[in-house]
Amino acid sequence: MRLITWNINSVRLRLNTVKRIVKKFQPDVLCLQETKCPDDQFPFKEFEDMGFVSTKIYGMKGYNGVSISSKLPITSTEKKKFCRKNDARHISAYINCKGRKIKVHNFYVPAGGDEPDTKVNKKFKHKLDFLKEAENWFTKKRAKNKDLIVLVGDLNIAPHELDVWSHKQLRNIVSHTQIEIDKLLKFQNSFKFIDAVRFIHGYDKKLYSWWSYRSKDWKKSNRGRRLDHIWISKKLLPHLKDVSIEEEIRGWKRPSDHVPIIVDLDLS
DNA sequence: ATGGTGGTCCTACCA
Repeated sequence: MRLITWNINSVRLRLNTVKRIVKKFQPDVLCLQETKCPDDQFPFKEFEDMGFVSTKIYGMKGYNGVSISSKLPITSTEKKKFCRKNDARHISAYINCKGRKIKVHNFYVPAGGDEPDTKVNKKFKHKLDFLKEAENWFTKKRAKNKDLIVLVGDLNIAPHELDVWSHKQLRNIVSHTQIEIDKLLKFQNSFKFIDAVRFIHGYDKKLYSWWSYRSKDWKKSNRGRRLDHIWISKKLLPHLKDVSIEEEIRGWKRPSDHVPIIVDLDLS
């Protein structure tokens, strides 16, 4: 099973790009974040034409929004609200693959604003509260849950030193502060998730999945961050075959500021 | 040096 996660930054604006990506990489499952599309305006027909028999969405007007599209049957869907908000930041689905049921969680974690101080910045507080709630949710699930789980999405945190272009210069910048990193790793550990990207590629090289729009030449300056993640439950580890970050897509025409990440799982 | 750019949707908000 091949799964792609991508912060598309508007599904309607980048329909042709997503078609190109699906054609090139042939994913079985596609998880999108920041679809920025109300549910009644989602381009279902175009996703069907790409070969996805099922597309489940949780969208809203203007911001946020997540979706899971699959060429394999989806049996059930859940949309969880965090922090008592209806802000379309999570959707999950069971996907049937070769007689196995895979649970896919797709997250769009709040970005958190600019000031890394919960007292003056309520967006930063929201981000930390969101992570805490996610941690608690998976802690409760851990004891009894036997699912094969893939958790993906734009988690808006670059947890390791080589997940940013300069650890020293970004340690007080939202997305790489110690308090966020601690919260993210606690969330990850709540279900003993494995960071599939680092498992495959190791911890000793810089890896980015996002480059700001606000630079003249993203490639030349290469000031990226690894904000997008693929985590797998321990039971899936024997099935993990490969992970790739498709950097070159940042250089395509009218790009998202994030690039797709691909994971290959052998479920035969 | 406190910008810069790019989304949605109409004026400001979000990243």
